[in-house]
Amino acid sequence: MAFGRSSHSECNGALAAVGDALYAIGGKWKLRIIIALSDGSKRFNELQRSIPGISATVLSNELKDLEMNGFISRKVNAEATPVVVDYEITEYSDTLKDVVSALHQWGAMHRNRIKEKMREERVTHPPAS
Amino acid sequence: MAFGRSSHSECNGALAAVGDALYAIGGKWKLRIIIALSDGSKRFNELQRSIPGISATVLSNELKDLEMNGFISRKVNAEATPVVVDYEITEYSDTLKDVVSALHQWGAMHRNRIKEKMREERVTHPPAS
DNA sequence: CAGTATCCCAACTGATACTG
DNA sequence: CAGTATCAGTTGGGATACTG
Repeated sequence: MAFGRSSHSECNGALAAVGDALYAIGGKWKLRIIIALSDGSKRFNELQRSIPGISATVLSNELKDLEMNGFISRKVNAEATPVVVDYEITEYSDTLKDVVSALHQWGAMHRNRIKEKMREERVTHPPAS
Repeated sequence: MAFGRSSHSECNGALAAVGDALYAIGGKWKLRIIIALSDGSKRFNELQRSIPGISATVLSNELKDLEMNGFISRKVNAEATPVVVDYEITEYSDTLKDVVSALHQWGAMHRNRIKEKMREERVTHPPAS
C-alpha cells in the first residue's frame, strides 16, 4: 500500500484535493511562470526569455489567469515612457513552496534515472556500428 | 525572495527539474491514475469508474504511457475467461509520495481559501434579492 | 516595450461502435 | 471484460503582424 495510510476514503480525498490543485496550477506553464518569478520580479519580455518555449500570446493569457487567481501581481510604473510593467509573485505563491520543492527533488531524481537507464541500454544493446 | 534559497542559478535548476517532472507526470490524468491505484490494484473498468470523467480511450493511452515509463505494471491472469487484467503501481510510483502529499495538502488548503473567498463576496456584495 | 488580434494547424478528447 | 478503431468536434498553441 503506497503513500502511507491510504484507506479507501483517504484515496478519494487525495483524488479530489489533488484534482483541485491540478485545476489551479496544472498545465504546462503556470508553475514555470511562478518559479521564474520566484527570484524577483520581471518584465514581460524578460519573463518570456526566461521561460524557454513560451509564446507572447500564451504568456499573456497565463499571466491574466495567474493574476485573477492571486498568484502574481502586476505593477505598473506609469512614470516611465513607454510604461514599464513588472510582474511579481504574491505571498500566496509562497504557499506553493512545498509543492515546488517536492517536484524539484523528484524531477532531478527522475532525470538521473532516465539517464542511467539510457546508459544501461547502450551497454546492453550497443548500437550497430 | 520566495522558496528559501533561490539564487538565480538555483531558479534555473528548479525550472529544469520541475520541467522534467511535469513532462513525466504532468497532464490531466497521470497522477490521478497513480493515486487511484495507490490503495490497491484495479481492473480496467474499475479504474475507469474510480476516476470521474476519464474515457476508455484516454485511460487506455495513459496506461500504456505509465507502463512504458515504469509507473505501473499490467498483470494478466490468463486462467480466467475472459482474461482478467489488473493494473498496479510499481515501487517507482512510491517515489512520488512527497509530490502527491504536497499537492494533496496544498489542494485542500486552496479549496478552503476559494470557499472562504466566495463566502466573503456573498457578504460584501450580496446578490440582489 | 508590452502586449493583442488573427489565422491556422496539430493534438487531444468524447462518443460510438466494434472485437476477442 | 478489456480494450481498440474511427470520426468528428474542440482546444491549445505557434507564427505573424500589428498597436499605443
